[in-house]
Amino acid sequence: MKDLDISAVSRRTGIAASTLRYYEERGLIRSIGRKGLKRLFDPDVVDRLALIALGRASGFSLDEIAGMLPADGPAQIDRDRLSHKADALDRTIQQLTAMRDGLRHAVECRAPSHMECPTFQRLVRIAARGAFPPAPHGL
Amino acid sequence: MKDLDISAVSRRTGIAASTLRYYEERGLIRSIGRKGLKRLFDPDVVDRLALIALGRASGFSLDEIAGMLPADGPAQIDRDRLSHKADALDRTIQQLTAMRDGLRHAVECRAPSHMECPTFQRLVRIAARGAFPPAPHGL
DNA sequence: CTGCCACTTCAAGTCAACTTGAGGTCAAGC
DNA sequence: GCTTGACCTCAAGTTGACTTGAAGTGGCAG
Repeated sequence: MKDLDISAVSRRTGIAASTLRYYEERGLIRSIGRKGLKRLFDPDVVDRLALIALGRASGFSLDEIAGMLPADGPAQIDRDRLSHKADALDRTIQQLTAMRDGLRHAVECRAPSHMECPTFQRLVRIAARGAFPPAPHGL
Repeated sequence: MKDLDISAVSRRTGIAASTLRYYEERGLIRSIGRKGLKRLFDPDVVDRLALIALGRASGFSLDEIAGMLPADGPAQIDRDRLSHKADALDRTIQQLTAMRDGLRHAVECRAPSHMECPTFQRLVRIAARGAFPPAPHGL
């Protein structure tokens, strides 16, 4: 396969060119050369970017990802770190599940005010425990 | 119960005084008066803050929370919005669960490189699908 | 050969949710 | 009466992950 220019990588991954440049600057990916000014990427970079996406989606920061992805070649990912992150993810999932159930209950519940419903109170307590500092989590 | 000053609220909720001032400025809570310069809060503010924590933990922005918590009195929360957020939360949970399972598998798996393992590849595909734009999620 | 336009660099801007710092006020204890 | 220290205001700084803008370059279609 031929080397890819930045827009080809962008098209294949859906990642903006500016982001790819930023990732290169941060040491997450590297370009394999230039044609004039233009970066050329090895097609493997697409896999690497998928891995990076995986890391981001699992809650790693770019720095952490840079730390665990070796400079080159297929990823030799630190299993300990992975394991810890899986545990952390598990706790997040527990929290969010409680939250979701609570929200669903709040939708159903016909107590005059949510605060008077025991289930809702339980939910609020869960939130209050886990939630300082708070936890954004998009998707 | 007597009114609370800002440090009393801070102690009861674990929320920094600066954050409480910020929340007031943003219209999320209000102080019920002053003693000299010092804000006084109705003890109810503690419940309200728990509710705010719940909202944050469920992924609402402060603006959204301000929008759904009426200015005063017990929360009359929009059930539609709650329902949508529960759905969104559900999708997040699906993603994170897949992610967690994948991470755990990566820990176990003895394929020479993660990228050669079909399970890991599946995981990467899941991440790549859901992960643009990415999804930070602490806890 | 020429012009276009995708690419380049570098600095600065954005966003959310706070935190920090400087400088000021005031109730209470000594 | 004076100091102390918790509180106040307002502006600016922080963090992470990018995006945007201005100004420049160079490969390639015509």
